This record gives sequence, structure tokens and C-alpha cells, in this order.
Amino acid sequence: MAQQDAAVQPPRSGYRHGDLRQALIDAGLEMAREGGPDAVVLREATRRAGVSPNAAYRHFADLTALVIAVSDAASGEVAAAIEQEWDAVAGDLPPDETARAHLRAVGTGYLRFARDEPGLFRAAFTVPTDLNEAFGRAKAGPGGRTPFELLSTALDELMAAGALPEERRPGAEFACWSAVHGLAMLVLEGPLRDLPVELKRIAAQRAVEMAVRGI
Amino acid sequence: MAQQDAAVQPPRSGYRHGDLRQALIDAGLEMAREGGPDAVVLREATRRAGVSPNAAYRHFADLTALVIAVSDAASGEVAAAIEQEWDAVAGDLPPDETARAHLRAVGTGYLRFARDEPGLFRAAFTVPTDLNEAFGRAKAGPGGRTPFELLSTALDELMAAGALPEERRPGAEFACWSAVHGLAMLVLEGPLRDLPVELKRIAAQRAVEMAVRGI
DNA sequence: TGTACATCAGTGAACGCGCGTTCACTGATGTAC
DNA sequence: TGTACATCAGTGAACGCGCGTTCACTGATGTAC
Repeated sequence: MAQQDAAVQPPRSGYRHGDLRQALIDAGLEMAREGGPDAVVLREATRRAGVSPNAAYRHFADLTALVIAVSDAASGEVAAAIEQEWDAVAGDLPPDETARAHLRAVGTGYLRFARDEPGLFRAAFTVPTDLNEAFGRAKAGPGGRTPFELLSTALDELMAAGALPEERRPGAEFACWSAVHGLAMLVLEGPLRDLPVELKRIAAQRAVEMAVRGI
Repeated sequence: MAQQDAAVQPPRSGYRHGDLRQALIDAGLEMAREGGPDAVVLREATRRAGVSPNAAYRHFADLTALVIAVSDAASGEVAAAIEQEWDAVAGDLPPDETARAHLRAVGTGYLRFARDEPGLFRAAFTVPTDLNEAFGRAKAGPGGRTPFELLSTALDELMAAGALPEERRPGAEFACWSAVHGLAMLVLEGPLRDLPVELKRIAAQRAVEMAVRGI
């Protein structure tokens, strides 16, 4: 694998790397894709970037810093998946229907990403155990919004359309998020891992509908 | 710590251990309590049991087998927490109210356990990555039912009381479970980890209410 | 009740592994004059 | 335009760590006679 990667990369200009920081993040994303956040490992990342192990320390304080950068990049990909679903919503619906469709789109995009990229999904939403301060980087998608912001926007629309009572608005993000996140975790690394794929699909749909109806 | 444990245990009768299998599970539970499923480690378990590392192989095929046994034992503790909440439900309510209260009890007990024993909770509901066949052991609480069975029972009651349409009954477990499980994961090892504790409490309540209303 | 013996739960030493991290270093790059 | 030099991104070697697992073994236990 390391050879493949090295082959893909443009040849080094002199002995200096072009953009090692990004190369390490890319390697980390690839490892996360294959094995989730725990598979993001410093030595292997440098190996894939074609560089000696300690070179990583020019760009990241330690392993945790790399994992966080990878996690944030993965979050950006989740946001992109949601945006795609969001943009597919028909434009000629009444406000409350539009809002509901957007809310559904957030849940569906989230779960689609979890299904298609389980490793990246887990990397995006599992924070390193030894982290004591919150970072914030490139968590947004091309549209410039994070998954959480997209969810908030949908809920704001729902309230503006009169379909969500004002007193139930605060904190509604957390409940909705929980529904789809829980399904993803149960199915990806939890007791529902071995559920037949068709039942997984139905369960995902039910979880989204429960959230839309129950919020 | 190893000394403490050794001190607590009854002195070995001869050089044979009383019940090493259980002692290793107990040590595993303690490690899971402190650091989640990834902290369950074979060598440390034998150390805490006061035994040489390879002695574990008389009772478990490999590390994964120990982790599964610990996970199942932790599930039993979750079931016990839920049963406790369940039994506290008033007995003189109309059937539909009773059913809703039971459903709420399941969610509340689940989330209470997640809050009080985050490590054990994660051990109970994170299955080892390299597992390819499902085991089944002592996952039930004192009442003899697993968390999943308790949830199913509550939903059956709800349907029998006419408060849940028959066509929405199949698969309802998964949606409800998702809501509470997602909240727990977001708060324990996800992006909501640093949410102020009071907001966590409110979010938990909202997630349960959303499930009861939206199912 | 006494004795021979098979069983099998434990020992002790060792293995190879990949990891994160640190050290003193080197030499290409870009800048100041 | 040419040259001296500081910077700093990378090298190469090494460290200690704890892990899972295997090996040949030993000696207490329980059973058959």
C-alpha cells in the first residue's frame, strides 16, 4: 500500500515534501476509511507519505493532533453528503413541507454517509479519549456549513413555518442528532452490526421518521 | 491496584485459583469501568487476578473471548439498571399510561447507566471489531431479561393499550433504541462530550420524550 | 482406608510486534546584503 | 547578479513500552482400584 501511495504522489522536489501536513491528513483519512479512528496511527501515516516517522512532528504536536485533523476533515465530508441530499429537495413545496424535507435530508445524508463510509464516519464523530481542549478547523462542507449547522437550519425553518412550537425549539438538535447517530453506531459497531442489510435500511428510515414526527 | 484486588480476594487454596474465569471477568469489568472496552486487556486482567499471563488461556480462547464475556456481563448490569427504573413505575395507572411510563423507564434507566458507568456502558454496546460470530451469555439482569427484551415488552404493552398502531410496531425497538443510544454516544465519546452537564441532562430528557412521542 | 495414576490448571521464560517519541544531525531553501 | 548565512523540514538510529501468544513444564487435585 505504501508503494501505491508513493506512486500516486508527485515525485518529491528535492528532499523536501510539497505539503507534508496535508499528505499526512490524507494518509490518515485513508487509514480511517479502512479501519476507523483507532486505525489512524502516526508511523503508518508517515510511511504512506513516504517520509521518516519523526517528520510528522514538524506538523503535528503528537498523534492526537493528527487524529483531530483527520476527524475534522472527515466531518467536512459528512457535511458534503448532507448538502447533496439537501440540495435535492424539490423547490416548490410549501414552507413547512420544505422544512420537513430538509430535516429528513439531514438525517438521510448522515446515515447514507455512515453506511457508505463507516470508518470515516466513526472518525468524524469519535473524539480522542485524551483530548482536553476542543479544536475547530475545516469541519464544514463545500457549502461552508457543518453537519450540526445544517441540522440547526432545518429546525429553524421548521419553527419559522409554524410546524415546531417555539418552546420545543431549544435543544431540538440534540434529540434529532441522537436518533440518527444512535442508529449509525448500533449498526456500525454495536449489537445491530449483524442485522440483515434490508432491516438496517428500514430501521434507518424509521429512526428518521420518528425524529421528524417526535421533535 | 493489583495488590488491592489480590487483598480483596480470598487467599488461594494451594496454587489453584478458586474461579479464575470469573476473576478474569471481574478484572475485565473493572478495567472497562475505568477505560471502556479498549482498556480490557489480557495481561492486565491476569495481573489483577494475581496469575501468570498465559493462565488466561485455560478459560478463554483469546482476548476477544474475554472482551465478549465482559461485554455480556456489562449488559446484565444495564438490564438491572433498567429493571430498577421499571419497577419504580406506579402500579395504578391506566394501561396506556403504564406502557408509556415503562417505555420512558427503559430510556431513562439506559441513560442513567450510561452517565453513571460510561466505561461499562461502552463495553456493553461496542462489539469487538474482529468478531465474526455472535455469542450469547449472561446478558440479562436479575429479572432475567435483556435490555432489548425490556424495550420490546414496553412497546408490546403500548400496542396492546392501543397507543401504538399495529403497523408501526415492527422495528419500533430499533428507532427507540437509536434515540437513547445516540445521545449516550454523543455525550460519552462524541462531539457533545464537553456539553455542560445540565444541558446533557436536558438533552437526555428531550431524546426520551422525542422517542415516546414519535414512535 | 490406602495407594497409583491421569488430568489439567497453573508456572516461567521467551518471542516478535508496532507503536509514540526523542536525539543529534544535515542539507536544501529563501533572504539580506 | 552573486554570495554568505540563518532557517527549519526532513533524516537515521535508537529508546522503552505493553501487548498477545506459544512453549515445555510442574505439581495439586480427584478418581479408580
